[in-house]
Amino acid sequence: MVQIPKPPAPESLAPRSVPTSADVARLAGVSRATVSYVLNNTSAVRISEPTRRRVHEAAREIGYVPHAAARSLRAGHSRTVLMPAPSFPAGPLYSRFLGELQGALGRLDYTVVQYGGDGRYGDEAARAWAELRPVAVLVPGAGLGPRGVEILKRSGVRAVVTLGPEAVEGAHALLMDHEIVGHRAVRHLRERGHRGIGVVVPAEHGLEVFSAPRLAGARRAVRDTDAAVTELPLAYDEGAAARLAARWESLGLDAVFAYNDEYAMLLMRALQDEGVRIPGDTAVIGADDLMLGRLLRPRLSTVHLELPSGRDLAALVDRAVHDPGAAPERHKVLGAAVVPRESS
Amino acid sequence: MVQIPKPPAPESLAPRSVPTSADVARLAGVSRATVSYVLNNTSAVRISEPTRRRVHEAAREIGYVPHAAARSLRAGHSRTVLMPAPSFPAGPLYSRFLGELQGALGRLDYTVVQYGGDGRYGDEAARAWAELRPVAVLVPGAGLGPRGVEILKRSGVRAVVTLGPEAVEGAHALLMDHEIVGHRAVRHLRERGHRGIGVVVPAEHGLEVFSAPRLAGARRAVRDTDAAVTELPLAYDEGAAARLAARWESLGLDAVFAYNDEYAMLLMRALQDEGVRIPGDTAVIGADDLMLGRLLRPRLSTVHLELPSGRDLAALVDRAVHDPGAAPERHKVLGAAVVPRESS
DNA sequence: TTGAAAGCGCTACCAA
DNA sequence: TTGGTAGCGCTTTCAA
Repeated sequence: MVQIPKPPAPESLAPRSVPTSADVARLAGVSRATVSYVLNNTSAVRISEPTRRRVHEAAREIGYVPHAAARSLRAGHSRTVLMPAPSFPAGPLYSRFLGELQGALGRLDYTVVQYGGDGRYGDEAARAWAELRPVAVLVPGAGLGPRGVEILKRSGVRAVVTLGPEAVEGAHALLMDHEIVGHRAVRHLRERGHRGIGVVVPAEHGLEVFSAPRLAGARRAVRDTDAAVTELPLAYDEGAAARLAARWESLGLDAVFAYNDEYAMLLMRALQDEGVRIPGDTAVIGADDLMLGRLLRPRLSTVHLELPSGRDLAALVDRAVHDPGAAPERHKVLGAAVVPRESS
Repeated sequence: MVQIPKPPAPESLAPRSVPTSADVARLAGVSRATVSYVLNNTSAVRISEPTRRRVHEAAREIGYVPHAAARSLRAGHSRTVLMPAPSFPAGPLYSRFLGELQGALGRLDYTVVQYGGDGRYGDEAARAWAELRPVAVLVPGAGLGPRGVEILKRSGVRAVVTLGPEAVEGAHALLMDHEIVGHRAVRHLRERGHRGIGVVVPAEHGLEVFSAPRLAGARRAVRDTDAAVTELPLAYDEGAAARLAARWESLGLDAVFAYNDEYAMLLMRALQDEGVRIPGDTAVIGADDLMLGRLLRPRLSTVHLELPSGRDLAALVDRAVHDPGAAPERHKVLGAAVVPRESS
């Protein structure tokens, strides 16, 4: 770092330093204030047309781009909505939801930023998010506690919204309790007369957020009935599926809820290869209503999920930002309906 | 959604304003400088243990979180790596790559941020990214031109890397030319003796980045041979697939490269329903080597893709950041190998 | 209609 | 070992 009197340009090929509004002002022959007025279309001040033109011209010429950090530092707030990257692998459902949400927030003039999953968790993660001083934080899944919410709010975040299984003290919540998914699936199987019901639980990490509630819902669906649920851990690979299928008969099951359509496809294939007839010997139902279920033979029964619309969430965020003092909203937003097809 | 009529709290419980390092200093009875030294573990300065303790104590007590914008404004640079959200729907391959990359960059102490796809394109998008003054920008797909690169660099971005079909003037490039995918697939079909080769081109938008080069590669694979390629537009739904299958015989094709495994599954099902035997009447090959291909019957031949490792890209970014003047690197990073199974 | 200047929160230079 | 303070780029009074 150079100190003392500014030597002209010691660096021979000095990378022309980043242009600031002062540079624009100098080139246009006006003050920095005027530059700011012009570039922000400040309505409280009227600037003559020739001056306007000169400023715009100058800005374009030197390739001026405003410095968001400086701006929001001065303003005391930003329009950034931060979403931590989800801890689960994002499927097509989530991707579509996210796209919708970004579009809707964009239209409300917010900037959506997904914060990359570095290794941080819990309060430490919350602190990292808070450093960016976003105006709102949307947290998918679990992983944010009341202390995290407190950290964020103390750092000026005006709206904290969780999208997950349960509400967190102090934060708005879009409750997406997948318990209902398991419940619907297994209730359907039970209504079809099945009694020995397997429930696939993925061995992969990060999926517990969904698999645990789905299993719980399955359990609830057989409570006080003569049906019973058997938990079936399963890794997402052919070998594991084959091993499970090999001991299928010994399990004495006549139906299975396979966590989702992809695991259902995996298991169905392994069962069929093993000579188990579907739905004759064993009924199968998946979840998520992916396209692939329709393409299987027999066609896969599934549970269709209704996610919240991105627009609605965007509206909630906007409302919360405008009135941070309001009581946290709680909305159950996960719809689940069985789509019976041929496999059950 | 319930609209609550403005709850009591007007300004009664004033939101305790966001604590700054000055507040920490005041509470600890030291100067702001000392606070900064302590919290950043500045090695050039030695602070007594009791003072350290007091500062940490005070920071914890008032819930102090540093202000990233102020910090990077002062420092003159940030450690933020910005990635625009991809314009195509992210599949499992891309998700895994992204996760790896974020982990690797995180370990190098960068903060990865995915910039939400608002409606901006081209230079306008580049300008929006530049406002955040990231230290590096990684752009997936096409959509960044030489002017965009120039805008970013002028705004102090030290490394611009594109991940896409072609290199852009001034930026590093991880060349992922999907041309090779189409070429490998169709060469395989040709080697198996097929002459009338269909190539599925998704009707969905956003996929052109991949589908166009894949088609081009297919065309190249039949150049100067007696085989011919027929372009087959196809939307990702059952109806469209059924209609295509219905006129299959009239097309006179004996093989098809179905863009990827998902479209292959869709088409294969429609063909089978139409009585077309696979691979007897028509051979089918997909791409991406998804799990589902292994679960189909006949098992789906596919083209396995080798994406760059997130670690390697992270290393490239780090190198480029340290030496922004270096000549742009160009790396062909897309490996493609046919995995022959039963469908071809 | 335009300009001078204060100050957002932070770090690093200098002096004490 | 610690404190005073300038200044990063920007917006916004207040004066001229």
